Amino acid sequence: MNTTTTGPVSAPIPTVRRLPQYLPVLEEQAGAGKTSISCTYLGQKLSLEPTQVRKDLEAIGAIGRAKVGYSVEELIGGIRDFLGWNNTSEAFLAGVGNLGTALLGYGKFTEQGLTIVAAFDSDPARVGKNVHRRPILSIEKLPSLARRMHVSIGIITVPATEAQGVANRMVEGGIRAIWNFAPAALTVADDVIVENASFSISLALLTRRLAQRSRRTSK
Amino acid sequence: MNTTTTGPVSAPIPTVRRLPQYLPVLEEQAGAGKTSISCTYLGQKLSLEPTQVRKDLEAIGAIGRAKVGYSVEELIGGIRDFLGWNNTSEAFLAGVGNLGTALLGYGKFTEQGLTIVAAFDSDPARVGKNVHRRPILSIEKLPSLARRMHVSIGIITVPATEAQGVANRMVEGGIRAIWNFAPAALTVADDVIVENASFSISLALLTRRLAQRSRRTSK
DNA sequence: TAGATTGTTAATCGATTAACAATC
DNA sequence: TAGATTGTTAATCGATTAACAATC
Repeated sequence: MNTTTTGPVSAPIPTVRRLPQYLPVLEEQAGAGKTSISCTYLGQKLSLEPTQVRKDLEAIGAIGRAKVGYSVEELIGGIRDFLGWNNTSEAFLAGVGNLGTALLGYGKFTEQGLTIVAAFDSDPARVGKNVHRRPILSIEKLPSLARRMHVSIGIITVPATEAQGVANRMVEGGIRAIWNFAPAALTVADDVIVENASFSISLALLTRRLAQRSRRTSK
Repeated sequence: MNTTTTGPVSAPIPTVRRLPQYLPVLEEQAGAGKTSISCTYLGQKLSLEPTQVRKDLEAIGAIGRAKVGYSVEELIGGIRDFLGWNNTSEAFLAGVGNLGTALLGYGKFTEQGLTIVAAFDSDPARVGKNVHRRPILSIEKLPSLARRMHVSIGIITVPATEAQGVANRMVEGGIRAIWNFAPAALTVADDVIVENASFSISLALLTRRLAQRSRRTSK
């Protein structure tokens, strides 16, 4: 049985955004002993149309059974495969402030294919210490060590003013994907992936909706 | 001069997502003494088409001058107004773990219209202490205090298993918008805004792109 | 002036939703 | 069986991109 099919090469970005959100619902159902689940139910939980859920599941190559639904376990495995969460990638984190420390202590990343193997900082007072069982090294050492260890992901949690410099060092070290938590527009080579995860993006969506509503209701 | 125009009531969600990302570029330009900026330049910085930038700026009601561009200061003000960042909203944070502590220590929220006034936790060992100059109170007190203080935003940084219970308490306290960092699909009343900011969404976008590329290159 | 840039309309592209037959 | 649900095609909707006149 071929469980390592390539699957569809591309999926809509909104689909990729929704896929991880199905997982908690699926895991809850699995925990409750349920073996199958319908698009109607999943849609209800995430406030989505059943048809949209079906399209999303089609994108990961899932196959359901009429009247029954989809296998909960197959969906969990299928989504995780699709997102690459069943293969571990090693990451370096730069910037051991509040947020960097929180990410180093976040327990879920191992289930999501991400292992932060070392942290880096420019502050000599921090270098040499350990945070959540990972060593803090000098930022200077990042490029050579990244290259030697074939680290593929760089996480940026430094202040915005230092983000570009850190990104440069990461690219210099052969890092192919940057998870950028700094509110800064990074300039990198075309073949380097940058995913901006700054709080401001998410907060903007929240405050905008709030501002819009209070404007309506105050009329 | 009327500077408090209502502006367009609705904008595409992708636009709202991009708007906060223009700000660091604009602030950098302002810091360098530049008074005007073009869509071409902004687009280059964020890897967007100039036309798309123009559409985004049109959404906030910005007006530029041919050959010159847009006023940097006006754009900064316009974006912040549009996002509601010029009016402060008070927030309660529930869950003083690694992430909750990091958010309490995050300095940028004040510039983004967000003030976290108190933190809540269910762990008696934490209750009574202060974190980043905010008191940690018992989660039991959240509903009544939220109602009394007219707090409009709730930030959830508890484990996924407790997220729904905390959301219920927030809604009970009259909170109208929830910024949810827990990987959990919350069920709330229709008129409550939920913005999911769990790391998994952003990480999925990163790892998916990485998995897709390594699949291509390994062919 | 020439040409860079805005503002705006139209065309294209892509995602969501609707419709409906197949099926378990 | 009846009806809930999938799978799939078509229709709709909305966002992006292209085109181009206006203009400073």
